[in-house]
Amino acid sequence: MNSDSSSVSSRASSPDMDEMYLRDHHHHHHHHHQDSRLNSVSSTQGDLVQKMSGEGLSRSGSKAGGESSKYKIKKQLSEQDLQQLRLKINGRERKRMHDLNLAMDGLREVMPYAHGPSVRKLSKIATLLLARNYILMLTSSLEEMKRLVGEIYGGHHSAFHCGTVGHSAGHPTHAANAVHQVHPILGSALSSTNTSSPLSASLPGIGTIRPPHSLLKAPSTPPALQLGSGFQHWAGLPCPCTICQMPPPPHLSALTTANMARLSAESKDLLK
DNA sequence: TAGGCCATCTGGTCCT
DNA sequence: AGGACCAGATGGCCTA
Repeated sequence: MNSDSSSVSSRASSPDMDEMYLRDHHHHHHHHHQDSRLNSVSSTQGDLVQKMSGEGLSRSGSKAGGESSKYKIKKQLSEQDLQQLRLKINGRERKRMHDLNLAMDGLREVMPYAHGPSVRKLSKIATLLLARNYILMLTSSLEEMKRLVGEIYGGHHSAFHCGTVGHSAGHPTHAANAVHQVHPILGSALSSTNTSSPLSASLPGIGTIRPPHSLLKAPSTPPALQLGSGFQHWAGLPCPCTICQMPPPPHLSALTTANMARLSAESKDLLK
């Protein structure tokens, strides 16, 4: 279904390609498409000038003295200038999309998903859906852990502080780190079978579309989920840090294991 | 071959 | 004015 990472990366343009575009647009691999686009640009350059002014028609007709100097300047742009401008805009948009894709890659990297050359890359939509469900499941697990810990220790607070290892206060990834380091519930959930894992069940397509997913089998725990040296964060005591003490968002406070079924169903629908 | 996914171009809109 | 963001259109690549 999806291009593998090699084909994707081979298709993705590099900064060098940006320069290439600006130097000579005829080298574009979508040359047919590109040519037609350029033709349309050159055939409507007068329109482009007016459109880019945002009010071409009204401007030319509203001024008693004729065209404004601003409009004159734009109208005097040569075809080459316009084409240069178009290429510049295109290059920016390309760079923007590349940055977006880099961020998407970064998200893929931190997902509990089997990485490697033999594993097909998650599609963008699958990445986002998986990430969403992953976050929801982590949140749910975290709440469950806190609840259990609260039950066990009955509100007794300990001198333990979660800031000892792998925890910097205020760090945006704090919650995820904490769970990654120790979460037994999450660990069991992630290593459970396909049908029993809310997260894997939420993305039924992955197992069929792509090679076995790390979430869909009972493999060695993904590196990000292995118990680390920060176990003391969840040594069985309530974390006194502000983040852990912060009440969950209203829509997540009712997020129970039972509700995960609903989330899974939603993801199923989205992936159809 | 159809469908999914993707990269790119493009014009519009909003923001600084 | 220029840049960022967005959505639609288009066409290529890949897989079932």
